[in-house]
Amino acid sequence: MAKAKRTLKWQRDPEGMRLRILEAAKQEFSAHGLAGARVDRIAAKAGANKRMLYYHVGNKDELYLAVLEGAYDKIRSEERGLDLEHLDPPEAIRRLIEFTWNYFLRNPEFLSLLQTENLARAKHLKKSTKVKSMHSPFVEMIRTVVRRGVDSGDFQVAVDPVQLYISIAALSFFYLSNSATLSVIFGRDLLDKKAKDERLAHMSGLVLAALTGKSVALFEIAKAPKQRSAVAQTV
Amino acid sequence: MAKAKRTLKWQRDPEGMRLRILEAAKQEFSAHGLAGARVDRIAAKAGANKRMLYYHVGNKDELYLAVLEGAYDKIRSEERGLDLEHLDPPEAIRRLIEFTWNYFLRNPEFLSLLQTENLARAKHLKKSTKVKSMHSPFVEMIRTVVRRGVDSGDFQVAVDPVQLYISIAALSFFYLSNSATLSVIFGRDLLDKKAKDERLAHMSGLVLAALTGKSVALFEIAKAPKQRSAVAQTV
DNA sequence: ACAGTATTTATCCAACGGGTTAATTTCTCC
DNA sequence: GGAGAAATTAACCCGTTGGATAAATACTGT
Repeated sequence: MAKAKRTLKWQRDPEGMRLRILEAAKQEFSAHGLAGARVDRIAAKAGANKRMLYYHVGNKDELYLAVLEGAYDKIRSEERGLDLEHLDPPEAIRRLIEFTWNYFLRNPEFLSLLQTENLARAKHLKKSTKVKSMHSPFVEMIRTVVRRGVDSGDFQVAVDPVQLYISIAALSFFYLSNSATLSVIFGRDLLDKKAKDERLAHMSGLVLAALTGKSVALFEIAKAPKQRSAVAQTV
Repeated sequence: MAKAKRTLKWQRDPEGMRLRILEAAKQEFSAHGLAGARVDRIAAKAGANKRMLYYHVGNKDELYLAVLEGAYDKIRSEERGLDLEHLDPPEAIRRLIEFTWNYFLRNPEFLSLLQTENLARAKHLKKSTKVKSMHSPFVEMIRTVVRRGVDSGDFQVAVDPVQLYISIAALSFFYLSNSATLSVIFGRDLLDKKAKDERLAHMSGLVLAALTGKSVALFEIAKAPKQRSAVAQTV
């Protein structure tokens, strides 16, 4: 009886609540964009009352920015966890490509959030001093790796690290963020296991071939039977 | 007087009206996304009454799909206008990259519309038999060019034309569609003249170096002074 | 045990937004 | 020149949505 009374109507858990709200908001914003997101749905998904969103985080825009900052914080954190500087240059680049690819695969909401924010021309991101100060360690990593690669003769040419960083991100990002329309256009599922494996091989092959001047193993799958096979295996 | 009476309140112009509606809708959807777009604003921008949208095109979703189909129709049409098959292989690829880059630059709404549609997981595009039947001539063009390049020895390796098509699109698309957030992150304007020139040079260099095995002129800008210059010119 | 504060619930509402209804005006063709 | 069809306008409808208010409940320190 006294115990029954102890089974209270609700418990307090401010930190937990805040986290559940942000997680729910991340789902909602990535699934529906900023304008399409519904505050009520976020509350429901978080198992919270709508008032809680405003109490713990803020209005819709502040909620969105908090989610965005959290997303950048997470990827930067994982990036820092990698140590690629000391690998031999081609291997470092390969690992970088694989990390980028796999991170995007594991975190599709990150892609959606970036798309949404870019549709808004980074209006919100510009206001975030927090994100502006979160530099990716990869640019400096690429800079030193490329320099080493050129010096050792592994790489045939130097390249602007920012350009290379963007290109590596682009090859994965576009394929995944636009897989829905591309799958319709090409009439084949770009996200099935085989397609994904081929994509990773293609990207690694492309970038490493450009840097080293030698076509890389994975890139050559298509090479063997010269007339058709890989060349014709498409569409 | 009789003339004054002839200055009517409005004229009829069904085709013109339809075009103005679609143009206004394209602006609105690309600027605000599907959920963010406002039917009233489209009407205002088209200089029309809201009822006209429903009369000439349909409801918001149908309006959106019509815009999307128009966008695909336009790019396919321009693509067909190109004749790259007969150029020597490296030149054909270079022209393809330049066309893609310039088309995206000239038609930023196309990028926004694709982003929006992908956020919706191509829900609307899947319903469009029209778009599904609009195949890009570029895939076949790439297929034959790559084959010729391999045979002639210009290219060191065959490659899946769909993968290459996606990669070429990706390098331009991501840079432009994400330029807002990237510009904030890197603290520099990725859309100024110099940055755009460098980007095009980088993309051409990357892809052609990968295919030919030789670092291409434009890609080598960075090469000359081996220690710093291009490598350090960044960020 | 109780006062004060932090957290949560239960309602409410004014503005907005997509869509509709019905009346009005212009055009066409006989 | 007028009847019928096509195009356009004006006004309204009504569910949704972000946000606000106020009351209730749980926790904390004393």
